[in-house]
Amino acid sequence: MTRARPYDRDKALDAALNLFWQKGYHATSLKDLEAALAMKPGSIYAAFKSKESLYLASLERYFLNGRDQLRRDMESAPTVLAGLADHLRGYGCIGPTPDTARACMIVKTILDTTDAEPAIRDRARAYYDQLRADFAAYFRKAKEAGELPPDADPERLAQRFQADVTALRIEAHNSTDPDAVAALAEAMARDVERAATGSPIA
Amino acid sequence: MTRARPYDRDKALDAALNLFWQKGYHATSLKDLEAALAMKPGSIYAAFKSKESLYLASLERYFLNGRDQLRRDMESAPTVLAGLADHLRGYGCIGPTPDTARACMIVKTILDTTDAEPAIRDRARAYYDQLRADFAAYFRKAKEAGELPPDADPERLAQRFQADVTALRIEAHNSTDPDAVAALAEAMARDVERAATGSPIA
DNA sequence: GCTGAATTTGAGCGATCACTCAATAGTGAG
DNA sequence: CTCACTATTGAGTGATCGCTCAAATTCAGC
Repeated sequence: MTRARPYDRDKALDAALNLFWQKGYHATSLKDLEAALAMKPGSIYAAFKSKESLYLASLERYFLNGRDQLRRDMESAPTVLAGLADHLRGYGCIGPTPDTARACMIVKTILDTTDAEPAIRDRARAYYDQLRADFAAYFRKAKEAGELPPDADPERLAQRFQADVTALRIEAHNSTDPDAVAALAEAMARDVERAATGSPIA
Repeated sequence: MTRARPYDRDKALDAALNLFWQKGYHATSLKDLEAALAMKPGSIYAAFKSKESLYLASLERYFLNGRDQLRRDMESAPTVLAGLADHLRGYGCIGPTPDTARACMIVKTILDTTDAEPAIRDRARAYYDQLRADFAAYFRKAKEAGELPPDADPERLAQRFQADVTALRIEAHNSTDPDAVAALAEAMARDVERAATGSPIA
């Protein structure tokens, strides 16, 4: 009864995600999307209702991807703190994939969204808060594992960690000097490790 | 010979600056600017050539304002490091003026500009680099004054300081909890003070 | 006043915006 | 193979985009 879909929804979403991530919501036109998704306007609207909906779907995909990446990083880490520190270092080395050399799409979204697009702005903020909550959960876990001193405040450590990630990724976005970015990442990573039991930081 | 200008160029630029800062380059339309500057399109183009030119003029004004603010902060500081630390604290307290509770316009510009607007992007990057150079100069001054240990690297301290400012201002932009922002600012300020002679940080 | 040059005006330009829908193409069921 | 049905098409919608320019307005010198 139902006709097979000649387009791949995941591929289309990936293409939209990349375009939106690079150019931002306002600077991306339907023409751009038509080219990137290889779909005609009618198909785009049939599949994703509106430009705003498509952006929200892309942002969700980005958020889930990032979350998965963090989880993978943490699973393979010897300790919680080491995992978080290495996660930072990961943003410091600009490899062949340009993904790491781009500022966080959630932050970009928050910065160029106003009250005119409340749905997008609120979703981006929710993702941002969720990410911070995830960081806080890891710091709590580290504290319970004895990696952090008893007086450590996981919420504040998470806030600082998120600030570092945000700033580092913007630096990676900007910088023409990979060594400088790596050095910044290393300094931030050391700060996380220094928060470990025995070293005051907060 | 020349007719007196019925419009105040500084006021107009301030209005443009505020609008662009809030909404960003792409999301700000000529209609918006007409309303904000109380000028008709023809006047705007006579005074400022194009939307892009107006944005560049606004960005320059923003940069110079920020630079002056930093200089004022540093002049009234007992020591260089204390001045820099207090400068950070300044971004932490969200007062009646919403200016401090907004992300840096230079960073916002860098993040939502692509190769499609090379002039704006390059200027924003130049201002960003210049600001970092100013920070580095202050750290160098601190080192010469003996506030920093002899092995301190002013360039890297400046890079980290700028990252902190960027992240802090984004946090101030986002957060609904002023106390959390103040706490983050305080933590960053303490890090600067901890860089002083006798305390390792980098 | 008057005149002439400089400034301001705002209707309107072509282009592009996000988006729609009647027509077309392609599929599974019989 | 044919038909019923749905996914896809792309020319075209009104609105808005950044921007222009001939006409109206405003002032300095006389």
